[in-house]
Amino acid sequence: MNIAPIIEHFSNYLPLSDSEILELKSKLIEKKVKRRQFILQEGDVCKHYTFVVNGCFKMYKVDNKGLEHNLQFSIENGWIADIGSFYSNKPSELYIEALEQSTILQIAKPDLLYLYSQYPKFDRNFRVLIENAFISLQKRVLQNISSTAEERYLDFLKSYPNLFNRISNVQIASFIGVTPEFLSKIRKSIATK
Amino acid sequence: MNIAPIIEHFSNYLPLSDSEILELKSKLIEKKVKRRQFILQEGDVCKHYTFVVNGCFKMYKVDNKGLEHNLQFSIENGWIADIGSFYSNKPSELYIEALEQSTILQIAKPDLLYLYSQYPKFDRNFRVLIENAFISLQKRVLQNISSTAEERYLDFLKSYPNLFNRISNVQIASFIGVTPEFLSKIRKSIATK
DNA sequence: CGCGACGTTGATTTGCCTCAACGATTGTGG
DNA sequence: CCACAATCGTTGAGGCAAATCAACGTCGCG
Repeated sequence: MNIAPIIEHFSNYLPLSDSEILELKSKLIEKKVKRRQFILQEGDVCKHYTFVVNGCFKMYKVDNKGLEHNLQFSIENGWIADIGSFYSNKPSELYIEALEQSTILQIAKPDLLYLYSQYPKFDRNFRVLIENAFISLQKRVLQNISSTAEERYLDFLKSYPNLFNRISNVQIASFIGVTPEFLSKIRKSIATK
Repeated sequence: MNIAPIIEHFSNYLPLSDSEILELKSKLIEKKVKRRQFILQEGDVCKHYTFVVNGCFKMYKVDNKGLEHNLQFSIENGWIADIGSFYSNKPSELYIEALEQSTILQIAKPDLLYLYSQYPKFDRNFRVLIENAFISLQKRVLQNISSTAEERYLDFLKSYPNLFNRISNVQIASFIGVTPEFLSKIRKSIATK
């Protein structure tokens, strides 16, 4: 099991000591996931925090018309989980699906709670992680209520330079909240400028 | 200075010990704020985490047309800050303004960092606080990209039962991302059902 | 090879905005 | 305490952004 990426990841925050690394390693579960495979489905309780070693995931909701709405993407060195379901133990309304062949490292809830209780550094690091995610999400909310679809698309390209050329425009449309047809028209309009 | 509300607030998470309460108390700044007064303005760095003892605040962005877009409300026992600006020390793009005569307790950034470093419980409690805020924000993003304005309005009434009758419909419209005129038409349409 | 996902285009419809106007309410200064 | 201004909530006419529906060629993959 290659845990170097996650150790490297934490070194961007408060780096882990040798004993913390050992404890963390003993809690990690490595998995290989194929394209289109789910690591969370609607109705299931989200039981793991997932770190993406390589590959790409989307987390989305299916509305009552059967349409998908992408809430989040995660690629290398990113995290993904329905933390509402994770902490409440309630069934999730979300799906997490691999967009590419991927390798992940998962921590089960009891193990994460154990790490929190024994090593305050994990409280700290996960606080900072989620603060950063929160800040990004606030920007997205502001954009949704104040920008046009074209502005949101251009901002997506700027915000996810390593992602936009790896996923289909259908996925991008679902993330920024427009139909694929309309995104195609936006792209045409931008190209002819 | 009445710090009972904030102590009571933390008791919903990991309750503070006597020494933690004393330390926290020594860091808190109490302020009275009048209606329409700002505790953060665009261009300023957000230097405090603010706990609302009583009253009501809105945090919003002003776009390039001069229109306000409400990102967040906070009332009694809630927190409010531009945490992006707070941690990065960069000028904020947001305003935080009192909608009512209010009383607040503020913690300056160096003092919060000190509490984090000395008492892991604050790392823990603020992690849980922001996790909850993050979960709410995720729901809002999903709604913005998948629901009609009427659905967002009805959900706002359900999600903020103690708030909607305290603020004007202009403020609600700005929060859910529609014009006040259109919200008025939504309300009429709901009433005639 | 054949099927399904993708990207695109066009015609039509609709949700929401813009602008303008109005009375009712609230707030404020003299 | 009154007069006036400002904000609010509402209504209507018209316009635009984006959705819907349908169709078609392309491509990758099983």
